[in-house]
Amino acid sequence: MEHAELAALLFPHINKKLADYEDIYPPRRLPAGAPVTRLGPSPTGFIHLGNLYGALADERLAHQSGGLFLLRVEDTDEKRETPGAVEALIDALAYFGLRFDEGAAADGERGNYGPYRQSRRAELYQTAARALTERGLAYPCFCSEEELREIRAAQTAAGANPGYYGPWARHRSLPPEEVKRRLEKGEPFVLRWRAPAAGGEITAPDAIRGPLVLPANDQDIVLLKSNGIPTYHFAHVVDDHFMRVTHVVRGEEWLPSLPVHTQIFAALGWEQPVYCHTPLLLKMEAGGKRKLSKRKDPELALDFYRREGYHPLAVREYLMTILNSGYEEWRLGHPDAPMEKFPFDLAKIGSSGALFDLQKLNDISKNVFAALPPAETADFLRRWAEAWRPETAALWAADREYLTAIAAIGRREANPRKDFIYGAQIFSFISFFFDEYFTPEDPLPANVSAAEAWRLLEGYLAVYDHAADRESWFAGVKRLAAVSGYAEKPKDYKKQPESYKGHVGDVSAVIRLALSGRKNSPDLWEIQQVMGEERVRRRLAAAAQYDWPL
RNA sequence: GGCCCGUUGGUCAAGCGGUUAAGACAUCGCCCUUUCACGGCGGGAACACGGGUUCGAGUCCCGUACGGGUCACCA
Repeated sequence: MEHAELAALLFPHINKKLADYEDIYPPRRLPAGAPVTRLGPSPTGFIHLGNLYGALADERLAHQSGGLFLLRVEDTDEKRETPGAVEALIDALAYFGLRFDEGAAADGERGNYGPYRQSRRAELYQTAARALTERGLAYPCFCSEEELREIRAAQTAAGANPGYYGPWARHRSLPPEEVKRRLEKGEPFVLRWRAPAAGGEITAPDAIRGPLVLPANDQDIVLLKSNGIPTYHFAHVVDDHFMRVTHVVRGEEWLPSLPVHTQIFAALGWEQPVYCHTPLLLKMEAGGKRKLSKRKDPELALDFYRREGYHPLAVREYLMTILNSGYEEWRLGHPDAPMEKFPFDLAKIGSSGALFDLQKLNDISKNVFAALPPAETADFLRRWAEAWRPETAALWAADREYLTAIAAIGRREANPRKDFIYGAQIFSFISFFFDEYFTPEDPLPANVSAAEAWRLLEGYLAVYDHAADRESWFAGVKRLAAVSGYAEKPKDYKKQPESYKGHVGDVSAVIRLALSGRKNSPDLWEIQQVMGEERVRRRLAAAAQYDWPL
């Protein structure tokens, strides 16, 4: 048998049969209809927001129905791999709350369908490759890069489609003797798929887009690279079969190669998984046009959200709103329910690309922090600072109670403040609470001179009662305003501006400036309570020396 | 260029042949108010275009335009 001979020549070291692997990786014992999904990132050191987007769908799909979610590292391209990328990948996915049941992990691997790094599954792929070769469905190709370029040039000149196919596939029918000769010379080769002649179409079900009808593939795509490691196409088919994956969630950039995958699945007699081709995440470009996502956009890297200090929940929540229409409405009706309670539905994934909207993320982020218990917010901020603002970490970590109290300001009532968005923003928002970062930033009101400000503060200091409740404290401020020539109510001032120097708002503005350095801040009384009497008095007194900003 | 996917307000989106075409974010105005924030009320703002099918089309079909993807020993 000619093909068998060739297969033996190409893969002399392979002695398992493909059928053996059916026993090694038996069908999973899961409840009927329980999905098995997988995330297959390649460790390039760059983790795309889209990775998380798809992973969220995988995760929900599996865990919502008693299925299983696994992590498979697709490291078949050693050129693109960067050191430590696998660890960084696992770490980042964990940070954003992805729970894998099986696969690559920080401490090795978990599960019986491994190894979970494609670089360690060479024997399996080659066994499958040998099986295809034995049946004449794959053949070695010795074309060099140079030759491939020639073919391409000729195709361009002839107005033909580029690629290795049909009559352009030079090594498709190399005489056996020549194959043998080249092999003996040690010539490197890739293993190519022997595609059927052009024509016809394939159909594949897609859980997001409905049935797809695409032209059948006629390209002799590469199955195994010259180093014996498979290309994505081949690894996908072999792995998703033997890992018993039922649903493949991937970006729509894979749509054009679906016919290739369908052919190989069919040739091996394996059942195809259900495909879920998600829309691409897009990005707004300067001219108001749409533009594809690129490495140029910082917000595309998952790292960006970590570095800026977005809460992982906020990022997941946001991605969920663009992943499944109806999520936002559901959230409105269930403000406190965990995301896992939402009935995730593949059919509710839109098929058009979504522009990433940072403002929307920010809004969601505010709500997440508004709902988070202050102690958790404080801990989150501390951890963030340790990782990304080490120079400030000690300060934040020094007094957990203080940070918690700061995080609680305005957040105990029914309508909590929503002004915490992400770590970096929160840091500058609350920095004035710490003496090390306090500095007068804003000028006095236009109608208040520095001397007048000090007179007011002196008066305030004299009557300040730290134990007073909010009501009586503010009554005191009003009294101070009145005796200093300011209207107790802004409305009075508006009615007869000539009778007053200003109104109570000006007086509180001066106090606010002395305490926070800013003209805007959360509630003054709360700030004072959190800062403590000593710090309050110290700041008020220090204001005598201020060189107020103009 | 070939093949493929897509197209409802500025953005995300409901909508499945008959709706005053939801909702959210953003934006603008008003109210609340010692600042900010929160909250409340209200406004502006959309079915890419052209042909069909139909009593009737955002919804179905065909073209066109536009946007995107893909044509590697990358995934």
